[in-house]
Amino acid sequence: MPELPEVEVTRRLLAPHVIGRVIHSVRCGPPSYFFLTPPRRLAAALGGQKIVSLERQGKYLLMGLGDGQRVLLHLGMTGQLFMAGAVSPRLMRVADHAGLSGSPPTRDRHTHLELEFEDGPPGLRFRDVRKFGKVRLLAPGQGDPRLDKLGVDALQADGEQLFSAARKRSAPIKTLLLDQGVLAGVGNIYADEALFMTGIRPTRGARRVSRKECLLLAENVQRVLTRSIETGGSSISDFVAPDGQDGQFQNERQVYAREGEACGRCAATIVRVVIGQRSSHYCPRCQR
DNA sequence: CGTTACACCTGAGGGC
DNA sequence: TGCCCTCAGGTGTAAC
Repeated sequence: MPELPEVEVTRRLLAPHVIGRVIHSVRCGPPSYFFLTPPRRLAAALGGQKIVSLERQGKYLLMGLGDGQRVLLHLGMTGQLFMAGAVSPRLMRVADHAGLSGSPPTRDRHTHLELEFEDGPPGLRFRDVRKFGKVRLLAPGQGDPRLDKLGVDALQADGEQLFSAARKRSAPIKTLLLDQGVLAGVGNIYADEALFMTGIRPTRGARRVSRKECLLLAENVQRVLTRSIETGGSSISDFVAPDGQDGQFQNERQVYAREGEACGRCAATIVRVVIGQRSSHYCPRCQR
């Protein structure tokens, strides 16, 4: 579900609600694919800690704790981080399922992490239906191979650097954009949208993209991500911002999940192809 | 090293 | 209604 804009919107909305607060109690779901650090160890380490920072690297969030430990978080495809009790029609549905409204509360099997604070509600919740999300505790000074592999943050996409990466690749340009080691934060929606804005067909081999096009592409990656952050991200199926508001960027999509619809620029029919096992959408007339 | 297929997990929606 | 299929915003790993 979440790409860089959704993660950044989550970070910005969450930060004022959690930074400076002290964790009073922790409830974790059972051990699963989701927990890189075993839940019992995680719960023990978080209790009594103050949250001092919340940063983003690509699609990862890093929560800094008072004693120098950090919590690495990834939302995967269906992860939702939010303050308990946030209100919106959409979140009410989540809350109903999650047992966060009404009484007595029924435990939601998809909420894997619940933090309560010493100064009272609202607590922080991490819900993730598919469990592709991740949580890992990092000791003070400890790094993580996932973070080490990340390329430049996509909000700082650099055209020259993109071009030099593209020269070495025979894979489609779309695959290059999705490579987190090249540009950290771009996912399926924004790769398609940036390629549309630049007039490049996602299937084109990366090494057939000119320097000039790479410069433009990097600019458009920044532009589309920035615009999406401004509109609160994309809420296509289940992204809910921590304040309970839906993002609005899905209303500005030009190609993603618009197969069969008319291109907004030339009225040709948007097509869908599969690249690297991911759906890709483009306008066959505007994109070459 | 680069590329590709597949696995991980759950739910929604379409066709019959 | 039930069943079976495909699809979903991601990423780690194995094999060529």
